[in-house]
Amino acid sequence: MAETQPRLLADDIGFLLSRAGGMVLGAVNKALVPLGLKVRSYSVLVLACEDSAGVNQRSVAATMGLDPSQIVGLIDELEERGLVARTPDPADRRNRLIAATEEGHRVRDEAQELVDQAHSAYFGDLPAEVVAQLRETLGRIVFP
Amino acid sequence: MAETQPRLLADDIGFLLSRAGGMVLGAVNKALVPLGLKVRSYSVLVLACEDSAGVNQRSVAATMGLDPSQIVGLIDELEERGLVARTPDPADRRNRLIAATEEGHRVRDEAQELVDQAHSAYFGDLPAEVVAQLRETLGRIVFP
DNA sequence: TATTGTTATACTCTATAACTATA
DNA sequence: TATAGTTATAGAGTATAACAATA
Repeated sequence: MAETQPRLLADDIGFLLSRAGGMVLGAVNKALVPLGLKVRSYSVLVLACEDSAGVNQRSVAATMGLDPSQIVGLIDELEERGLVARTPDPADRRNRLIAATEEGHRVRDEAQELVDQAHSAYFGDLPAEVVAQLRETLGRIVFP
Repeated sequence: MAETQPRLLADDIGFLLSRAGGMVLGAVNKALVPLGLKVRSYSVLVLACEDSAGVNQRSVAATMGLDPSQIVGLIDELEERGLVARTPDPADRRNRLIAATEEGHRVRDEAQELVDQAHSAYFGDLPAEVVAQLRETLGRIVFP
């Protein structure tokens, strides 16, 4: 029951997780500045690239853990830049399918390089198997 | 070089880390509502409990990754509730040492129980060694 | 001159509710 | 009536600069 005794903040796994998440988020945001993207808009772009038929905004919001209302502005911005397109879903006209344009795919590839560079500052010194284990554990937490 | 090829957002370790951090942060914030605390104020309280001589606000800010100006309000609140006290540092009167009161220690103990309960929803299903490995890896990222 | 704590302010992000169009 | 997308808005959090007191 070590967890129920007084514990240093530096040993608190929730603190460590939030702090590490915030550090990486901030670093990736900085890395994406040259492309005029942030983690949020980059994430939407990546999801739009994953399905050529397009994803609806509700599922984007769910994956990112945001309210659907927050997705609207992100897509507006990407659409104005010609990186994604909203197309009405013929099967259900309430849906609007978000798909990446060719330019969107190009920008996404560039962005991922910048993201990977930023990641390497945090994960680059860790053994590959430790990073793999970290990814797997986080995956189980985020998508149980 | 798998990291430089198109990758699903769900496999992006930075995304997973930020997302998991946000999830746990939100859950712990909710868990602390009954005590009138948030993760931020709880973290300050924990740090104030760690050193009976008191910690200065600069080091609190550094540990939490915040600007010192953001610490002021957190401590104001804890001080008004009688959970911590600001005492001038005799050795350097620019410093104000933040130490927890007896009541502060009591509240901290209660709070940690709530925090641990919230954590168990995310980490409770993982094998103990996986959690230990996660804590160690995150520690290396946060405090390199 | 440099550092600690503080205040002020502008900016971004977040949460919530309400509206429209479709089903 | 229920759902997808949208708009509006108030509140919380963030970043930055400036200031007084002390070193």
